[in-house]
Amino acid sequence: MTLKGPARRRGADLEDAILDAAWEVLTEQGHAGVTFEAVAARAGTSRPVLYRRWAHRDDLVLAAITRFWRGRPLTLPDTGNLRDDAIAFLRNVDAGRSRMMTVMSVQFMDYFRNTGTNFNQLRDLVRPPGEPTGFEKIVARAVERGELPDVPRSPRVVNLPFDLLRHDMLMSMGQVPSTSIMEIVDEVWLPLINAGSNRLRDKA
Amino acid sequence: MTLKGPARRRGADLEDAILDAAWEVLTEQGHAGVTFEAVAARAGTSRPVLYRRWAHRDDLVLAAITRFWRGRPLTLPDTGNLRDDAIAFLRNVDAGRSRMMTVMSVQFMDYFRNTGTNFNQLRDLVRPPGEPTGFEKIVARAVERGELPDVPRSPRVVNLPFDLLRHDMLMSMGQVPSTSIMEIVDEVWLPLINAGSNRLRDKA
DNA sequence: GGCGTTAGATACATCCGCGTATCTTAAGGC
DNA sequence: GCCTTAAGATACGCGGATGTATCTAACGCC
Repeated sequence: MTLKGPARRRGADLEDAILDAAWEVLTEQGHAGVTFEAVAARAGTSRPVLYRRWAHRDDLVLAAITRFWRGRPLTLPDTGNLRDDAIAFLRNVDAGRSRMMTVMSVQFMDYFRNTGTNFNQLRDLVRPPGEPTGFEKIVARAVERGELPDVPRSPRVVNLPFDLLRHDMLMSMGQVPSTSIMEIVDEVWLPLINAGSNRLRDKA
Repeated sequence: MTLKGPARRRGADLEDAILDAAWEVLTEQGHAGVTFEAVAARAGTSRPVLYRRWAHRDDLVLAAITRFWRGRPLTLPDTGNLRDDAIAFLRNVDAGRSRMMTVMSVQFMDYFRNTGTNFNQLRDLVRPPGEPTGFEKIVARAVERGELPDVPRSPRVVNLPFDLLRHDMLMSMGQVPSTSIMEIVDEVWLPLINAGSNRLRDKA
């Protein structure tokens, strides 16, 4: 009568399955929905199995976020021109991080309130300060190609597309339409970065 | 023996007191903390009084948000020139809304998820759609003064400073330094809006 | 000043998640 | 193939919130 063919999971297999379940619940139900009860049910296991690994609910949530984050590094395609580099990178960010952004803002609220820190500081923790950002690399490549003049640029201007995309993701609680990405690049960033170049060229 | 001096509240008085209590609980405990139980206790009344007014918890939350929002209209000073208009308005927004923005962004994610809405939709609910935004008014005034040419402009470009300020408020979980407001206006918005004007003037 | 309205105080059954304890049974190393 | 380990299924009491049902007493209007 053992038709069930149990195939009982153990160790890392089980843990990954639980964290995947937790991530699903987190994105579908929100932070409040991530109960030991719900995650255990979704993972097809029972609460004591979770309690043996994570003492508090937020430990479980943090583990799920970390696993997801590590599993999806952002890629920065090299298309050969500035505009396509920017659009492709923004699309990658949008596809890979939009759910994450909304989730993170929920998850870290208590952490922020308790420690007095904020998103900026958390981001600086995760990303070592020496490393250039995606758009800093994109601009550097454009300068190397001769597509942009080699002049100093304000970090705010260079990273503007990323900030605007992040803003739109937060405001819409999810992925951003492709038209918004185009607007950001074509209506805002390229005119701005070309205006800066022109102004400096005019001086020369 | 009626030493309590009850002064029992009714109607709008009571309702305002409840909504104030709900707002306090919302900012202190987050969306999950806004239970009928907690709000009734904070307002010094009892749950049935709340149930007589709002059937669902999110109705109560929305009412509290709306009340707070309406109670603090943004003022738009008229300084006589574009740059100072922009900076003064951003400072007003920063001072009047930064607390609310952080609360909304983070505390309300669960609300958004529950109601299937997002920040954009909530803003449209609270703000009547026909009315021009602050920066639309600022630009219109600059056009009237002859400071900017009367050309069509992308809403994204016009409202860019507001979006960037909102983004910075969200990322810093609070008020934004004055230098950031200057950057937004001087490094991003004015060059961009002048570049657009110049480009169109060049054609003429 | 009487009366309809409604605030405020219970009481209640119910549901849900928590955290722990206990027991079985499958998995996997030796 | 034995034996340690841990998965998985209960079960239990607890606490907190829900939604409703009464009942009283204060308010305010005519």
